[in-house]
Amino acid sequence: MSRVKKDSITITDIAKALNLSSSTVSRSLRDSYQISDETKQLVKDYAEKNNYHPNLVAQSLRSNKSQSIGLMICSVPNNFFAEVISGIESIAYSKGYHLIITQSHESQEREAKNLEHLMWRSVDGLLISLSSETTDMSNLKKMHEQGVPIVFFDRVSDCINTHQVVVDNSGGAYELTKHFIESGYKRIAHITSSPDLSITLERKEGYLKALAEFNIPVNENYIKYCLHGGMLLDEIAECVDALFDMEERPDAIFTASDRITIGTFAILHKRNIKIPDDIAIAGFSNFSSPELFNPSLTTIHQPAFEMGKVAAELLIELIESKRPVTAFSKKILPTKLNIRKSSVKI
Amino acid sequence: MSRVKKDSITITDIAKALNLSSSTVSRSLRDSYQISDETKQLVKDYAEKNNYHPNLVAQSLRSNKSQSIGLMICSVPNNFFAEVISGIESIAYSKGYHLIITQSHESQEREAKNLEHLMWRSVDGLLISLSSETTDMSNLKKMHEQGVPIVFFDRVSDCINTHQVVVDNSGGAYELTKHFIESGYKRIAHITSSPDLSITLERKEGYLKALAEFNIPVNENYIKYCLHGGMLLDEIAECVDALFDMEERPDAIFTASDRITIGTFAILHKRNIKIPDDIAIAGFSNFSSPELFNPSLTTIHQPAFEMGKVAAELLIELIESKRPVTAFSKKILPTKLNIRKSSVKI
DNA sequence: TTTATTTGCGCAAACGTGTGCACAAAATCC
DNA sequence: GGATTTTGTGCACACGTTTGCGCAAATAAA
Repeated sequence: MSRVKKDSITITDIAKALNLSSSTVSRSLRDSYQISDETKQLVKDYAEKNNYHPNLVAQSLRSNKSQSIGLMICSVPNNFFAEVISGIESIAYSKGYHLIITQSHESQEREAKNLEHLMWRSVDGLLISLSSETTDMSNLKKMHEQGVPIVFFDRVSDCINTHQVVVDNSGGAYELTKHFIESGYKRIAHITSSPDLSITLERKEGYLKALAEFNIPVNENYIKYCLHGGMLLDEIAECVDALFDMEERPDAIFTASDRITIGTFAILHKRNIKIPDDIAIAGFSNFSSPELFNPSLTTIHQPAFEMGKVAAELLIELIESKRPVTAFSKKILPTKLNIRKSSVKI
Repeated sequence: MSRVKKDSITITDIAKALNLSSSTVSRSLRDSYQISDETKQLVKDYAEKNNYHPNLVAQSLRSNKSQSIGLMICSVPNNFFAEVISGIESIAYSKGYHLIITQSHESQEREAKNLEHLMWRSVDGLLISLSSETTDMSNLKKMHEQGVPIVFFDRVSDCINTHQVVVDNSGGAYELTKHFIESGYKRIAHITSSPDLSITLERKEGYLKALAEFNIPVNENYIKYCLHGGMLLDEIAECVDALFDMEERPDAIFTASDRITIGTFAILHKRNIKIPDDIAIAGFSNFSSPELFNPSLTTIHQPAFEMGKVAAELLIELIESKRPVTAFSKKILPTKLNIRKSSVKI
């Protein structure tokens, strides 16, 4: 594409036109106290009239700030993350930041590469939900040490002392498990993500707490891990089949993520298993219309949009803070259990 | 955030360390023929060893290229667009471009503002699916005239002579309508997006073609438009209710987009209308598991990921082309009709 | 040996902004 | 009226790269 010469106007152009120096123009536009009101007005009027807008790239080079924030998630086509993105974008937009999106695809290697790219891009800050493979945080630490503010959300880590935005994973899991038990289910299986993830630990914790509370013994074989977070349906199918091959089959499944919930439901369908007669199912999901499923699906819904907003706000606050921030917060948003037919005995 | 001094190394640093000029270092790294092999190797080794990476912002300023592409869609949390994003990101990543995402929320005003921001960011190119409100293309034209390559996808326009990537909207709609007719439905309604959109026209075209082929008279009252593309459920509910208030009620509904399909299905559910006994429903949707619905949902599936890939490839080709491109193509990807229970009489 | 060519490198300017400093003119103070 | 402060502006450089041009040394041609 032969680029047509951009007809955008620069500070130097204004300076020439008004017979001023570029420094005076620059200072006028930034409302410097050193410049007389008349000159300021003159410059501003001319700028306005000629549709001047500062060259953001030049500003970035000069200031070492890019007015952009990086986002690292495992996958965009995912009900939960898509909503998070939307929340982040709404804040970023209103505060004048742009959003650069990268996907880790649950791969530590890809995540590391993306982080490198984002650093080279000199993003002003990073929002990250860790990939399910990630155990080595050295890249992230390095980035943080070099002064890039980071805010964790969803899948967090304590390896860096910074803000975290999560939902009450343990509470949500507890509530659902309790609901299962009170509905008469005793043998409750749990299909979840990689055991290293914070969300996995917390959700399992809530699950175990409910079991303990009702004196139901824990069967470790009832807990199945999808190391790739359910990216592949086969991975989930293996878990389901393993559960059904057990001598004492579970009578309910608590699924720990959007992908896994929808995937498990789909596999049960494919295997022609009656829900909730043969087995009940419910779990974390942000699908917009779980009431449309057959049977309607009980879900733990997360405030994903809100999570994106809060995370973005915290990050931008960090970026724009004049002094080093030392006190960090862990925001815990509530989940909502929506009981439907897939988890209630008829 | 007090920014710690970045410890990244620059060309000037290398020059000083090796007692060379920065121009020699720059040329060495870019493999210029003007530099001796020994010097090149020396520089490259040093750069490699000290983990040098060019400052992309400085390169952008110098070259007037930002290695980033802008994306404008109406909404991220949408099965179709989320997949498109993923496709775009995969290509962008592999070609060294970053993706800057903006949402129009089906608003012409917001779209225009976002376009401005993207221009100021000096994105190298733009991928756009128009908002349902957009009728004024002057911003877009201006952007294009200033030399920013643009590729349309999904919701396209002929106002600019450039590449377009779409699916066979007319064909998909025709196929589904024909399926309805062959399944015994005669009074087929159509709930669709804003009448100005390309996809609306094309899908309606396919619908009308099938009706004509089977000599079914067109009832204009059976065609309902959601001016905001179904962003709000109320908008869809109005359409559904209007259809049910008619003296001669339709016996099937063909819905024209993901949002509208899921929304209509949800409203029928809420109204306790039996599908497909009372009314059949099917339409465009990229939801991952329509077989889980009650009843399973007949859909026209679009190759969204593929569409993102193709659009991104075409755009990057435009961006990187040495000479002005004058021949533009309109890629038409196939749709896939998946017949399930929601559209078949029992 | 002299002239012409090639080879390898550095100087300096440019992209568009922002800012420390100098400096002249105006205003204020003794 | 002279000394001092205030006010307003411009010069010059920096951010990190890239590139046209010039120039000396090395090589080739005459």
